Amino acid sequence: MKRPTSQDVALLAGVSRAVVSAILNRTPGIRVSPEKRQAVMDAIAQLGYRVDAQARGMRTGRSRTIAAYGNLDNPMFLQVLQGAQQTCMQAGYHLLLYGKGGHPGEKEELLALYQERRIDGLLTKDATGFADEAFAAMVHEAGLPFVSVEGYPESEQVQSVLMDYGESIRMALDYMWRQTGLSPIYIAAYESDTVKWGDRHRLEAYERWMAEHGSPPRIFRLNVAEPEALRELLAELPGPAAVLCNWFAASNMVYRAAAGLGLAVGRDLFIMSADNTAQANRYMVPSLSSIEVPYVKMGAAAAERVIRLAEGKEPEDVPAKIWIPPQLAPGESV
Amino acid sequence: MKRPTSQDVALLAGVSRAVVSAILNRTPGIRVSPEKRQAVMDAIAQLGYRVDAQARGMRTGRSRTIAAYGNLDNPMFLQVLQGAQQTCMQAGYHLLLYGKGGHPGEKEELLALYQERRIDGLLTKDATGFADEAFAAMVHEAGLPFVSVEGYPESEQVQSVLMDYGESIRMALDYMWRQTGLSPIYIAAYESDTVKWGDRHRLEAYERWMAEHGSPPRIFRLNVAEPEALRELLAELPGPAAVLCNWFAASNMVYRAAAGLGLAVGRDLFIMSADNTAQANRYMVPSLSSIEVPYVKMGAAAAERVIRLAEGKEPEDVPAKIWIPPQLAPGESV
DNA sequence: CTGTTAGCGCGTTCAC
DNA sequence: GTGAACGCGCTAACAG
Repeated sequence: MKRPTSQDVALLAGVSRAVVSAILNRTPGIRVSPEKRQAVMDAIAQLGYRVDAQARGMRTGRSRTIAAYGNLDNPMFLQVLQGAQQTCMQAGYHLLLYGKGGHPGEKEELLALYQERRIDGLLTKDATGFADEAFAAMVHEAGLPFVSVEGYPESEQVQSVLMDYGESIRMALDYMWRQTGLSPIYIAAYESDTVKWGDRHRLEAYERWMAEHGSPPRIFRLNVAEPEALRELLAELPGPAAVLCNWFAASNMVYRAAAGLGLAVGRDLFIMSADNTAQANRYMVPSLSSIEVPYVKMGAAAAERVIRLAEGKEPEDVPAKIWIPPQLAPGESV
Repeated sequence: MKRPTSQDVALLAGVSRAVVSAILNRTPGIRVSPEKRQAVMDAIAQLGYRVDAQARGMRTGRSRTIAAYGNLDNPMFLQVLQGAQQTCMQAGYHLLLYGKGGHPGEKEELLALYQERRIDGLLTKDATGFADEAFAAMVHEAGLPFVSVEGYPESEQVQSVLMDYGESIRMALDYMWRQTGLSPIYIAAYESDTVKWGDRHRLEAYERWMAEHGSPPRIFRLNVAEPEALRELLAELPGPAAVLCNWFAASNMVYRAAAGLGLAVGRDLFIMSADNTAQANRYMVPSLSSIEVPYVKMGAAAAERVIRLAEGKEPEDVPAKIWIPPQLAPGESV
């Protein structure tokens, strides 16, 4: 038993293939009598007919497929994928998955997909503040619709979906203030020496908030490779104290140092993280309060934008940046 | 500037399209002179030609694409995807992603993809021990190559990639014994009342190990909704004690209970988890020793099998089950 | 042995 | 509402 084609449907319904196509695609400007339309629908149901996406794609030059590229080691990427996949399905698109593997020319190969698989758009999950203008230019040049999640925050040429990191810090500080009445110190963990986009905004927001509340800012830069420094810092703090960490890794180090010093988190020491990148906040003992980056929503927003771009439905004057607000995730640590 | 086609390549190289195709596909039985071959390769490079996957797929009836289906809320699925994506790329295949969304007929729609997008195979990440024979039968009936990760452990009709849960328990017990000289009690956390395949094997392995070591088994069933019970249990244990948990959730509850009782994990109480499903073991304070399920490898193995099946390269007599060994992941809790 | 010609696969689109 | 051309690569049959 062969796979049914539109020809089979047409024969069974007593019409031409063109009509089948027109009905399935709601081709504007076609007029089909209700009887014929019904006959076609019946034939489709009876035969279990499905259009061959490859044949359709060959004719139209599009594939109803978008590519997602990101780091498959990073659990955040999964959330982005979740949001993207949902919106894609709803729009009748399919998601092709590509993982960062560490090859140099890897990302450029995504462009080849544009030719080879006729992908209709590209969505990347980049590191916060990441920007590769050369790549973006190539993509633009090729005419491939492209949206980055968390990348290119300062490039107006590239579409991206971002979260307001400054706002996340204000939200965290307001929450800690309400809960404890303390002005938190700020611990910023870094893996490298350069201060990236997100951290710059977080730091500025912290400084501004402290200024507005008449407290002197207390900022502590923490090298993730040197956890001992933290022990000294915490030992000198007058308790009870409150600390806000820029990143889960810092919070985790604070938990360890607190354990070593016999400080009880949530009582002697209040901790909050400005993120939940390891997806482990709720498993910490006690659970870690934080601000969450709503990656599922960001993935959904990015996919939606990519699809609109692919379909040419996006007006020219829409802003290049889509901002998604941060979310408070209370735990037991504050 | 139009996208180059094989026609363009053929013209530039002074040959027919058939030759271009033969060279690209190493068609067996077709011999091309080195000069022509080189001319074609040059033309391809010069034009930046790429075959149109949709046109090729339409002709061959295949798409060099496989579908991955699983729960996008589950970080383990990401690891499976990572392994699958890598092997797919290496074999020249592409991965289409589908997330479990909760719709009833959802999985059956994957079969429609077989018709619509001509996918060459299907890979699912199922819950441990899961089996849906009706679905498997439909897939088999349709002739779609199918491999499950962690599902269908007892169905010889379905291909699956599994880990030996009994072995993971033995590995954990041996390790704890070496490190502490203690015979651990066993805490099994459950969300529902039925004991699933994996947990049955774990339990049996625990009982056998204890018998072999001449210790009476001490098994504690823990309802995840009633953490108080744990507190009583731990309070009565003669310290130092060792506990082996079937699942991360149980370990996490033990950490909490221990904190409440003032017991120091890693000193008064040794804990080990038979899994790392939340990917949070290393963030626990102290870090949680565990046995890991090598999901990346399992995803890779599954993809490899699917591709071999799709290409008809799999001999008939290969066993339906692929077993991947568990891995010890030492931490600070034992 | 090397290479060509012609037809096919299947849905879309445009002139009639 | 129809007929016929078209998109692009593959492959069987065939020719030099």
